[in-house]
Amino acid sequence: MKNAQRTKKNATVELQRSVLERLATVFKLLSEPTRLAILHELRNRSQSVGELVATLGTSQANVSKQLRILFDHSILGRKQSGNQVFYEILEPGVFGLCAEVCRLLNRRAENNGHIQYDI
Amino acid sequence: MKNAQRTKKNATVELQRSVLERLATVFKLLSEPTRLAILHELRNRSQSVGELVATLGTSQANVSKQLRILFDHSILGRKQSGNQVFYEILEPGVFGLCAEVCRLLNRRAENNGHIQYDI
DNA sequence: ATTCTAAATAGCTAATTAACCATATACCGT
DNA sequence: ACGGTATATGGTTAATTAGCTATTTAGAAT
Repeated sequence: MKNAQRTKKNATVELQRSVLERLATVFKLLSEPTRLAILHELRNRSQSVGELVATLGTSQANVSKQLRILFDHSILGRKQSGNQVFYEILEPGVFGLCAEVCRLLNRRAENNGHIQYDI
Repeated sequence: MKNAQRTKKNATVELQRSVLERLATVFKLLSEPTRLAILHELRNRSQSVGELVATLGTSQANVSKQLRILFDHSILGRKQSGNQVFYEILEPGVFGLCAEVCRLLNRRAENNGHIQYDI
């Protein structure tokens, strides 16, 4: 309700909805294994599209497409260098989110099995 | 790589993939505004399907379906009480995730505008 | 200019899914 | 049993999208 209070009356539901949509958008960005793999690959160093294609097990076109999605949402930045394009992490916060999901899954695994997640 | 080291050789890529898929599954659960709205509603108290239908702006069938998805993934628990079914949060960790996304969006908003998110 | 390489895009298909309507199931009160 | 209410499910539609192949764009080197 804190948000709603900052807005004009009767906009409560709509505001919340738009906030929920923004949240959902971020979660959606991270809801594909290939995109998570890209982020994981770029965590320690920026890489060219070609390097990513070599590492991930999918086509150059697909890597390019997923990179674009992450770039369009400002999760990644790009730097052209001659023939190639290097992508880098612009929003390290995504790793905090991944870590938190890992913790959630691990808490759960403790109750059942024992596999530990760690991205 | 820490995971891979705990497994037998040559299972590196597959393991990582399966971990990424589990992560992605959690993110996907939270990537729909309606499901986020349900979680938000249930945060402070468990509610019946009917109550949720009255609050959220969507059909009973849809609410029921989304509840089932969250229930199947053990995010929610259900308790039958006579005619009605009450759902409750089983995995409060989701709110930590939402809060972290809010912080991420707020950090971003500081650089541009000023709207503050708070779920 | 032409060729080679890197990356992006267009067009396509198959799969997923949110939301709807209609119906079924299940519990309650009478 | 029967009607009423609460929830779940079946079936459909429309929209989204990951991944593919083929093509295009653009820079580098000869």
